[in-house]
Order: sequence, then structure tokens, then C-alpha cells
Amino acid sequence: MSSLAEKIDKLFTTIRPNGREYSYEKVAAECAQLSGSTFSKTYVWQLRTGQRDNPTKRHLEALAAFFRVPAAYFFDDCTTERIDSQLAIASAMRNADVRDIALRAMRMDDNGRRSLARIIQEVSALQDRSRADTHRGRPVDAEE
Amino acid sequence: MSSLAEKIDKLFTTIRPNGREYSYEKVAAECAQLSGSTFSKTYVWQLRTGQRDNPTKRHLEALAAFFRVPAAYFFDDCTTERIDSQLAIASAMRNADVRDIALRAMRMDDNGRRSLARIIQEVSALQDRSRADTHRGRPVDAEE
DNA sequence: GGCGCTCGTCCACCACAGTGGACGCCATTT
DNA sequence: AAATGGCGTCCACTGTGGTGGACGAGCGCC
Repeated sequence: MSSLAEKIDKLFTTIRPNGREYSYEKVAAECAQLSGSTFSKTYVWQLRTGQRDNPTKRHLEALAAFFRVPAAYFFDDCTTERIDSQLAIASAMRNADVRDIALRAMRMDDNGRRSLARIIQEVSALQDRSRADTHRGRPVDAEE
Repeated sequence: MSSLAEKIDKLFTTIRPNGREYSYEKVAAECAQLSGSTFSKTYVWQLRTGQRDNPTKRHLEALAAFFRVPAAYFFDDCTTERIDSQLAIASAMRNADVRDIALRAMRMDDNGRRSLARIIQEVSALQDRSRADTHRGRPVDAEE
């Protein structure tokens, strides 16, 4: 995990609004607007597939702005790691309900969070059991 | 102090080994070696004087390496800040309890999440009230 | 089935990022 | 004062970063 292509690919697969990946055209159009210059979908594709790997500052800025990531993500590897972990969590937060829950939880104090965690544990255990009952035997594995 | 030229100029004037500034030729030669590709003194000059302002990733990397600064230095810092604030959700998730809650919530189905959201609403409302009592008067406003 | 739409892939071209080399200036050196 | 050498500046060219448009595959719709 060090090439530019891999990093860009990671952005595509982790940052997706409706479960679906952004199309190259969408990214290009948005980036063009962000940078005030042109940005072709072809080039986005080339960058992701590693056919081009030496974009200009302007292109990197636009891409970074679009994916809401610091431009440093494309360079330094240690910041890359940090961003990646944040990205993983962010992808878990795709679901609006989950996000809402998390935001509320964030505003609570430690005591509140702990008791909330206990409650959730109960609820999810309950759910697991009922699920195991309905579709017999299929263990509930974490999705994606 | 926002243009690339100004930033590069600052590197020249501040980073100088023997009181004397690096010559364009010296920088170019060193950068060429660092990047493994070519790097002309003319281009260094053009970048510093603002005649060119859209270098490629490879050139930025070489320049950053030569002057011993992170590549992020060449990009707009306020954008980086803005990005960080927009990743507020992710940063909120640094709290282990919150993360745990969100991860559990993620595994639940829609019904579970909705009832969970209701429960949390109750709990946090309870908390808000008690908080309002202690530091009297200040209403807790909803974010975003 | 046939039509229209969107998307990913590919290629031939264009513009500009990046280069090489020439020129002139200012210090040293003799 | 003439010669040498290092440096910044400039310009015309080249290579490649970047683009537009064409083509075909997949999918929903009438």
C-alpha cells in the first residue's frame, strides 16, 4: 500500500455516498468545479488504474478536496495510515442512523456512554438470538 | 503567504547552509538525484518566481525532500484545517466507547437501530436536563 | 425486442509542464 | 584589464500530463 493508484482506489471503495461507488464522471465533474479548471473522467480512471501516476498540484488538490482528505494523504505514508483508520470508521458511519447514534453518544459523558453501551449490548444480543432462530443455523457475521 | 511561489521563496531564504542561499543549479541537481528523474535549474527558478505554479507530484516530492519539509507544506493549510473539521465525525470516533457503540449499532437491523435511537434520545435528553440544572440556564444547542 | 441511458475502457490528439542551452552580469583571480 | 567561472535570466523546443470523443457492455423502460 504505497502507490498513488492504490491510495486513490481506496478512496473510491471507502468513500461512497449511497453504497455505490462514485462514477469517474461524477468525480471528474466535481473536481473540475473545485479546481476551476478542467478534469477529465478519463484521467481519473488512469490515475486509479495506475496508468498515470504523476499528476499536477492542481489535480491533487481537487481530488483531495473532493474526497475530503488532506492533500498530504497522497504523499506521506505515516499520515496515510492515520487517514486510513479514520476512513475505515467513516465508512462504518455510512448509515445515517448509525451516525446519528454516534453523534448523540459523543455528547454524553462517560457514565452515560457506559450505561448506553450496556443497553446496546443487551439489544444486540437479543437481536442475534432472534435472528439465529429465524434463519436457523446461519451465524450472523459482520457485514463488509 | 499562500502562493506556491511565496512558500518556495521562503524555503530558499530561510534554509541556507552557509549563510548563502542555495543556487538554483544546486537545488535542481540534488532534486534530480532524489527523484531519480530530471530536474532543471530553470524550472526551480520558474517555480520560485511564480512563472510556473502547477508542478507534478514527483517534483513536489523532490523539493520537499531536499528542503526537509513535509510535502503538505506546499498545499493550502486552511483547506487541511477545513478538511479536519469536516472529518469531525471520524474524530469523534476516537473515543473508544463511542466507537464501540457505533460498531454495535452498525450490526443491528433497521428496526433495532430505530428503537436504539429512541432509547438514546431519551437518555441524552435526560442528561441534557441534568446538565442544564448544574450549569444553570445555558441551553444545550443541537449541532449541525 | 428495441431504445435510451449510464458507465468503464480505449485511443489519438493537444497544451502546457519541464528542459537545454545561450546570454549577460558580477566577483575573483592573475 | 582581460580572463575565468559561477550565477540568474530568458527563450524556443520537447515530452508527457491531461483531454475529448468514440465504442461497447450492462441495465431499466415502453
